Amino acid sequence: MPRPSQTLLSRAIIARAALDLLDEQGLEALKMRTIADRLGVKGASLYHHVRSKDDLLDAVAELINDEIDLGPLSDPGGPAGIAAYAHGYRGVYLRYPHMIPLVARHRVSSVKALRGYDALLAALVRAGSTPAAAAEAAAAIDNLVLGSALETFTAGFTRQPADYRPDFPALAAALTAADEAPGALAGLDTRGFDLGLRLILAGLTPSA
Amino acid sequence: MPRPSQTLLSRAIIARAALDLLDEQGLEALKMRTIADRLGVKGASLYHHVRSKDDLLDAVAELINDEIDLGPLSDPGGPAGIAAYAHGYRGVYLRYPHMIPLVARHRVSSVKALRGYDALLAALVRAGSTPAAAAEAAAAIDNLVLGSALETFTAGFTRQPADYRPDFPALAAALTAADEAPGALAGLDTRGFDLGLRLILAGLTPSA
DNA sequence: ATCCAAAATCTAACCGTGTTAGGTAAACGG
DNA sequence: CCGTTTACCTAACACGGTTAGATTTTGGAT
Repeated sequence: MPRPSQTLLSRAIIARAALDLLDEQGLEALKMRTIADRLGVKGASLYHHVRSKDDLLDAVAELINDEIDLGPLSDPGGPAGIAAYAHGYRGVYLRYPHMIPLVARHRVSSVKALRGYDALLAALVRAGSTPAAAAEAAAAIDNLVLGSALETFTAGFTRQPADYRPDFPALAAALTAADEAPGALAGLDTRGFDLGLRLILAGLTPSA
Repeated sequence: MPRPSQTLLSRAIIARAALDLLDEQGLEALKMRTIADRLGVKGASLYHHVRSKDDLLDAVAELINDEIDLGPLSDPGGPAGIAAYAHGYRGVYLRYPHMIPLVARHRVSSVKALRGYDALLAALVRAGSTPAAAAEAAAAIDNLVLGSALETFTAGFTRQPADYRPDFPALAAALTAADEAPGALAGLDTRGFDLGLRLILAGLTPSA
């Protein structure tokens, strides 16, 4: 079956299929032949549209980054808008936990990313920062968001809070106090993120 | 050359060699056979001391995490101690840029990590937080540190600041204002991290 | 002392997965 | 209508993680 009457593949189609597979089965399942299978095609054919697997992974990462909503930075704007943007940013990564190793591979310098930084910096300046201060604040916010997306503080705590008591008393006390719904550790990650974000934003405009 | 008179390998020895290689040549160069070469041994022999390459990478990650100095959390203690700890933590990862994809693979729940969290939480409580507030603050600090270590905000900005002007004016202004040494973007990452850290720590104890 | 099981290394090879080479037929521009 | 390009295929390579099985030394038990 050479050159089909109607073209079956494209970079975008392949990237989408890869993202679906990644989402369903994780990074280990993401093999070129498997992606091809899903598209009713043989593995080697993908290379007419994608330079390498690495290149494909870049396309997938871009697909995800495109889901980040820059709207809140300009729409309502202000500190509340910045906070909304940051939460949305984080939320996108939380929806694609399998992406984490991908994102960490190398920094993306796509146009989308630049537009995001530009919007964030503009929002910070509009909120009262000098450009120099805004640069530092943007770096801090970016760090916080990415760290929060990549690591989920509580993931390392698999035992019941009380079980940490003998060896790690402060940890046991903090975890016990933190999760009102016992055994859930529910919103600690989110609350921690939100705390950090609010403190940074509040610290920018030294009160009113 | 079967079973040498004096044993050549051990998990620790292999992990150290792997870390050295990683440090010098990066993650792509980290092949089992290459590590073995360095130790004067054949690749297959490593599997008597290490379950898999993944297992070996865990050992390497642990080696690096062991370099994090928990001292400042108890020694001087207080907010200054916490800040010193956070800077040291970040510094370790900055020293091993090749480790980033490794760390992002999966959360470590080693004893060392637990001790770190315990010490951090204890320091926060000693600095005046309630246990519940300390839990959230620790999450925020952890996010900030990891994010800062993994991403280097400025890495995506490869052009000269002024070159961003037409399309990304706020970005151009911020970068221009931020780097006093033109073209260096020198300490922006560090200053942003430090800003975030200071704001979080200052916000914990609502002034005096 | 002697012997036997276990341990540490080797050689050889397997296997999966990314990738390339080269074929074939449909599409498209002239 | 013809030639070139395109988009797929089949076949196969290459490389890297991993396993099997042989070999020899160690070390403990008899």
